[in-house]
Amino acid sequence: MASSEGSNMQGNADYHHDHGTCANHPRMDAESSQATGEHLSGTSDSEEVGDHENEVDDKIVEPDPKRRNTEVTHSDPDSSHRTVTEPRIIVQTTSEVDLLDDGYRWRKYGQKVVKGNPYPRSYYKCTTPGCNVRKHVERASTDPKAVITTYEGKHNHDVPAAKINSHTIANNSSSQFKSQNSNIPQMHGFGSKGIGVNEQQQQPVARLRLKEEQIT
DNA sequence: CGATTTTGACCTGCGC
DNA sequence: GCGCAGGTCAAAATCG
Repeated sequence: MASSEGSNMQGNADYHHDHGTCANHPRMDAESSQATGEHLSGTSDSEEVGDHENEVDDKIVEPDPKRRNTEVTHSDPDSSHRTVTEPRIIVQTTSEVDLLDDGYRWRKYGQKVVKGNPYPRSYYKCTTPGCNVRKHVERASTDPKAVITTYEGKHNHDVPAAKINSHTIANNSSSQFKSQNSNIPQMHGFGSKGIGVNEQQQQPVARLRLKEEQIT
C-alpha cells in the first residue's frame, strides 16, 4: 500500500509539472491539496459509508479552455455555428461509489487508466435517443473517495427518472444542475485544521459558471 | 431477448 | 518520424 501511495504522490507531482497549468488552474492544486490533507483523518469516511453514496460536497468548475477540440477535427474553426462546442461541467463529489445516480441513464462505453492516477477512468454515454451527452468518471489519485465526474454536452430531454428508489441524491444532483449558480457548499466543520485553508481557495472557484452555448 | 458491461484493439493528437 | 497517452469502437460476455 505504501508503495502505491508513493507512486501516487509522484504521479501527482508529475501531473502538475507536466501540464504546468498551475497558474491557470489554481483549483487543481487546491483540490489535490485538499484530497491529500483529507486522507490524514480517516474518520470522516466512515460517516459517508454509513449510509449510501451521499456526496458531501460537489463543486462545478470549468476546465481549461485550451483543451484539444475533439469536434473540430476538420475544417470549420468556429466562424460558423459553434454548436459543436459542448459545455463541459466538472463535478467533484466525495463518494464511496463512482456510479453517481444523477437521474439519467448512462451506458458505459470505455475505461482507461490515465497517467498519474492508479484508478481507471470510465466513459459513459447517455442512452436516451437523440441525447449524445457523455460523462467521464474518475477518482482522485490521492483520495479514493473523491470522484470527479465530467459532463460533456447538455441533455436535450428531461430526466427519465428511472429508478428513484435510492434517495434524494437524484433530486439533489438534478436540482443542482437546474439552479446552477447558488449552491455554494458551506463545508465548514469538515476540516477546520490545516486543510481549511485550501477550501477557502475553492470558495471563489465554487461558483459554477458553465458557458452554455445556447444550442437552439 | 434486450440492454448493459467488459475488455482489447484501433485511432488521433501531442511531445520529443 | 516515433512513441506515448487519451479517447472511442466493437465483439463477446453477463445480467435482468
